[in-house]
Amino acid sequence: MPVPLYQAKADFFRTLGHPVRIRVLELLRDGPRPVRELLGEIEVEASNLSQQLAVLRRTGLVSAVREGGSVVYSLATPDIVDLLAAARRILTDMITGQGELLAELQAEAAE
Amino acid sequence: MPVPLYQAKADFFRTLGHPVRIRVLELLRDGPRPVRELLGEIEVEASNLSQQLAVLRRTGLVSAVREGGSVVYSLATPDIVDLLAAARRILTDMITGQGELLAELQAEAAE
DNA sequence: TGCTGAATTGAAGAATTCTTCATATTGCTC
DNA sequence: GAGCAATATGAAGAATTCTTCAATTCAGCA
Repeated sequence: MPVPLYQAKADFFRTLGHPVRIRVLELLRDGPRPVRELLGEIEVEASNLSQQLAVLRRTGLVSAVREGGSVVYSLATPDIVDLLAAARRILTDMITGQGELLAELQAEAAE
Repeated sequence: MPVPLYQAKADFFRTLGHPVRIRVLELLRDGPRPVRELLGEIEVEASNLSQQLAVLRRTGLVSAVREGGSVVYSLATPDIVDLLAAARRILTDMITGQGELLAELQAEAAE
């Protein structure tokens, strides 16, 4: 398999590796939104949000259209929802696993 | 929604944001493998591979057991396969989209 | 015990990514 | 056109992550 493919996949995941960008994608799951609205829900400076939106745009995960005085963002493909769901599943498993581990440790300590 | 949750998700994706780590996960999709074998398939130094395996271990994406003289790695949860599949789907869409765009641009240039 | 192969760890400099601030662009509205 | 609100961009220092090299651990075996 070609090396650049792994690089592309890694780059892709890396663009998801930022809390603001994740938050944006999750908000856009419910439909398109203007920047102003995103800004209202994410506690971050406007210029910082713009930077993160630019990253998402460059990667092609979102698209933006100007509507009057504002810019409306939306998910480039609904497949992103599946990806986020898969990630949530894994995280849930992992946290559950840790919970069990914790329970075991506590039981052990109580002996 | 709690902020640390987004941080956790971002951290999670960030651990996937490295070509060697992606490669390892894809190799482990087919079943457990000793480090020596991974090393045979990925063109990288042993110590570098170890570093990346350590990252995957810390995040809980893989688990390792010692078997005699070697250490065998495996996926912590099969859900990871779904995640990689979802990512592949999105990447395919994106590349297809670019292909179409390229085709359009070429048609335009030929006018 | 001492050696060897397999894998990991620690640490330092290089490279990349983040955050922030200042400045620029764009389209309203007067 | 001037002023204003919304968004984007550029650039610099701070913070994080990568790569590499040397040193270490650990099991198995002579």
